[in-house]
Amino acid sequence: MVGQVRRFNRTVTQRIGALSDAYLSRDRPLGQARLLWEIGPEGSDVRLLRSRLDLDSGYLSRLLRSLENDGLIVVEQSGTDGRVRTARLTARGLAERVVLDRRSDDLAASILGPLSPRQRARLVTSMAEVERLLVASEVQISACDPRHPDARFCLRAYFRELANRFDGGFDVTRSISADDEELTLPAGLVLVATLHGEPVGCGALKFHDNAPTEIKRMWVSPAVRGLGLGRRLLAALEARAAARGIPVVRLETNRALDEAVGLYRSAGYREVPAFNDEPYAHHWFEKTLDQEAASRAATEPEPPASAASPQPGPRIGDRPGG
Amino acid sequence: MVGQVRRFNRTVTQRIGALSDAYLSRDRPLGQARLLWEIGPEGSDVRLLRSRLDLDSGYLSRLLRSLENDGLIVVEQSGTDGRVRTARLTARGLAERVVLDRRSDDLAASILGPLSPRQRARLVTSMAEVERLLVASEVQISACDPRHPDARFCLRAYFRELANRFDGGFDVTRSISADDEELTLPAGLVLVATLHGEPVGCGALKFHDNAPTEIKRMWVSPAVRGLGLGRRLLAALEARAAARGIPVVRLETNRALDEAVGLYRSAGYREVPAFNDEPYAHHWFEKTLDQEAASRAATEPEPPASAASPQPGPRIGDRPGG
DNA sequence: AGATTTCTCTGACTATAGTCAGAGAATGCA
DNA sequence: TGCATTCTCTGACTATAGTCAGAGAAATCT
Repeated sequence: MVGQVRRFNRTVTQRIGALSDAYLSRDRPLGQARLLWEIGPEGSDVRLLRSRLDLDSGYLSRLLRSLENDGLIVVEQSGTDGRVRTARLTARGLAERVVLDRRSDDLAASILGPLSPRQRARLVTSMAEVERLLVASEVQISACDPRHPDARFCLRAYFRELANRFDGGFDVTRSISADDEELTLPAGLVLVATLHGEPVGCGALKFHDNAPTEIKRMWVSPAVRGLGLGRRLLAALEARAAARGIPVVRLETNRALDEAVGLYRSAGYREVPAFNDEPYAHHWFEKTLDQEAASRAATEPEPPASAASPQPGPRIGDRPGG
Repeated sequence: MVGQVRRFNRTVTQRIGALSDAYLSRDRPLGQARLLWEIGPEGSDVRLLRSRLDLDSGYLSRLLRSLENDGLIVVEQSGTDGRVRTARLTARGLAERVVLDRRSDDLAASILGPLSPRQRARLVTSMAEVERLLVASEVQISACDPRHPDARFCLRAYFRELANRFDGGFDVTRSISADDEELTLPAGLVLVATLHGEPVGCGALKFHDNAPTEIKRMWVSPAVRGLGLGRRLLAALEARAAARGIPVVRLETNRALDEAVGLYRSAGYREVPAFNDEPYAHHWFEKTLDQEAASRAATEPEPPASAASPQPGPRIGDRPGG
């Protein structure tokens, strides 16, 4: 299996990697071309560019200067915050970007060109599958304080979605509580899934002294559904619970969340009578954790207490400077 | 379709390209790491390295020097040709290469790691498919003099295979002739398929003044079978014939070559009574060329007489020097 | 209000990749 | 035998990518 992945890496970096660099950097250095592309037709804050391309601030500044000198972009003050600057394409910059666009198309066409129609269809299908799964493998799950912006983002999106999908909407205050305190160790915890630093999903545990641990706040961003992330989050939560020696977890959910209900069933949860009076719930589930299996299956193992697990970091920001 | 290929390019070059560079160039520059890898445990002639990695001779020389100074390789005279030098890994070089190997494995594992077993299986399957088709799309077909080393290589391999597969072997001199003269314009032509500069298949046309054109010497290297190359070669030959206004092509083949027989049938050839006395043939096929369809389907269009088609080049060689 | 942080920029570097011209030895060809 | 070619190497370059330290202005925190 590893062998096939390695062969793939080799073939693809040679064929795609080298070629796409060559295509893009025809009349300007690759770094500039990438930057020009990333700025996009709408323009982009410099700080965003720095984080998205992961560039040194000095280096980026110089790149911007050279594009500016070539008359491809203008860099100007951004709206409210006087420190932030925005890069925007000029007409010439837009034209250059169109050229890059054409080249990307050409590169793609040069790959499809020699193939028969049937081969093309198969290639495109397989590419979509590989891409999907590569993206899935890039999602990272880590523990996160519920007050962290990433967690906040997910929870807000979660409540918004419940409000949209439940008959008669959703009001957090009427639901059984799971506030920041209750989702912070030692009372509980939140896991956040991030993709390229952006939060794309969450799940939480709420521990009880004399009752099974509750699973709360399971949410996956619509942008990444179908990647198996829900299952992964659930497994990660179970692993965290199992690592604490917790034998049983349970949860309740609403019938409107049919994909969640399906997930719980297929993940080995069995429906049980209502164990609480959550007004928004129609189904109550429970699962007995197999300590061994949970830790084996965990792709995000419980870190040892000493080693801090990687926290979702700030998505933008230069290094601290004088 | 182009859009999916582009998305794939983007995802994959980011995930694989950047990562594999980062993994490989941990304690030494990427160029050196690539070279160290390419030299391989058996050692390798410098000229081969130059052609395989497509490096400037001066640059390569310097890279070799730095690896040599680090005690990772020795560069010594190669066997017979006093000009050629061979690079060979030392014990330390081999150890370094093992480290690179481990890193490649780690990279692959880091991709598979976060996925569920089912996802892994699907990813690997799709990767194999993408890789296969990318390789297929890298094969180039071009006209080639039958005396060119590439053509010679293919024809020799072709005869050797016939000798192995035919009941009672194969002797060219007993077979109907298709010698160099007869496969050189205007009497005929040879197409050679190359992959990364290496010949991997061939096919030929033998024109007749008052009879249908014959297709001869169809061969695909075992290393690239299953990539649809036979079909592509056949289509390219038909396109060349059609471009000359030839209405009908025909060919004969041996029953031992079952995949070829299948190809001809599925490519629209119909079996006809023996039109010659080829002693090694069991099947005779004929196809009426649809001028329009042939030129539409041709992925290797007949070049205009003025523009030279790309010829298979010498696989090794520095630029001409003083 | 004062201290701290954030954001961008400049100056001064280094490393890596790559190019070009030509020299010298070995080989192949007429 | 002589001439062209092949192969490798050195010297002298250039370009690109990237790092590091610090400065100045704006925003934020206390």
